[in-house]
Amino acid sequence: MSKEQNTEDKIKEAAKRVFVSKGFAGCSSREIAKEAGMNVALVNYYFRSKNKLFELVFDTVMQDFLEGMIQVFSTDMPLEEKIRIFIEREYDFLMAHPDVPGFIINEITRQNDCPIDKHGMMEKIASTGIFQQSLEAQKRGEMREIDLVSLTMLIMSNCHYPYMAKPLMQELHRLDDEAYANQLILHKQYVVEMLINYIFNKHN
Amino acid sequence: MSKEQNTEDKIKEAAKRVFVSKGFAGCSSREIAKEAGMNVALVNYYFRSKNKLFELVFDTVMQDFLEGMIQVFSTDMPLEEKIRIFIEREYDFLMAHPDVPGFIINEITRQNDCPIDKHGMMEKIASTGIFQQSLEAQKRGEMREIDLVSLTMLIMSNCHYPYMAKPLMQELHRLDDEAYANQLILHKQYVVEMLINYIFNKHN
DNA sequence: CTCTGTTTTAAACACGTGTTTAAAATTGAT
DNA sequence: ATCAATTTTAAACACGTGTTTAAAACAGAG
Repeated sequence: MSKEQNTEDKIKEAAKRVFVSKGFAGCSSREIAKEAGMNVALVNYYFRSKNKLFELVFDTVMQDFLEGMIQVFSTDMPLEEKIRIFIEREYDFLMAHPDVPGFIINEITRQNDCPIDKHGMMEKIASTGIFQQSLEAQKRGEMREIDLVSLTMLIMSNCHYPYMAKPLMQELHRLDDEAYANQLILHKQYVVEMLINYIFNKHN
Repeated sequence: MSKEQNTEDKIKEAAKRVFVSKGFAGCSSREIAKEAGMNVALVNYYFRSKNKLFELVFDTVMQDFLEGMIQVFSTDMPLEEKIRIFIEREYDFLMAHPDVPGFIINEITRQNDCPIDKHGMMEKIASTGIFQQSLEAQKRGEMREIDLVSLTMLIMSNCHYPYMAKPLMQELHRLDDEAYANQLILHKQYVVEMLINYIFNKHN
């Protein structure tokens, strides 16, 4: 937390907090300004509109979100280790940023009229060679013959959902925040075990 | 689709469509009225406010959502069969109502200040004896020793997330609606296999 | 200090929101 | 057909929204 921070960045970070936790439709420009300790007009002085500011925030959130994946996939570990580490880092990341997946999914869903992949997500991930590595592992019989879309979906489901559904799960099982945090730590291990077992045909 | 339907129900169903797809904050009373082909004042004539109407809609959506679970769990199948059927029925339900999980999770998240379980979700599920049946299976060694919170979470993650994250996944893998629908059918089988294998210690 | 460009503010704008009001249209029983 | 109750409508209300304007506060250079 650098104390010396210019107005523009202060607004941008306040906007990130508010947008990510309440969504674009769930908050107002004035709320963002108040969160940043600024005037409403100042928000539009630096960023031309609520929409412009949002797109900026969304892009940086998406960036941060992809960055972690890329980093892990770019190493030269064996595939099994990569996936294990990936899941664990994803849980760590989400522990600090629990509502990022819901934010991304909701906001992509909201405007399903721009089907173009601005962020080149797949290119970035593909450029790590992770898919190629998977196909080779499958050819060598070390890995289950599962298509890569489902592979992605299996991993992301078991990482993202426990954080997205936190209030639902808490209500369902009557868990307070601390109990749920502990539950997540426990759950991570189940997820790693289950996914590794399934993807690599382990039996124990 | 009964053609003869009174105004109150027409509004309620229009509200359900709009609320579920856009969320409470993402739509206006006038939008709901227009969807129902009615005047704005009419929706407040039958339901006192947007909030009241929303709570009504939310409760019925939650009701429908729980109903399926209860039905499957209430049968006297063996546990493994119950879980298998449950997953398959969940996928079928979500095929018809893809944005229900996102709706429920988002709206529960939005108002995390009323922690009381109005719907008695857990009671209804527990009353089917599914948890008791699970514990017995664990004692007999037929089932992995996994706590029931994580068990719930594993199953729901792999059922809900693929529908919630549809636009993200479509953008990620460049799939059109038809391709994604086919992907989901395929994915369901992976999920059943993986979960059954893991929960019941199968190895193949 | 003075002057210029930048940053910040209060106020206003046009419009959309949820909600209410009062009048109109419709209905159904007498 | 008449009349009371119900249903529907158009209009208005007060307020919040995103955005803009114009003036004030500030900064740094001459």
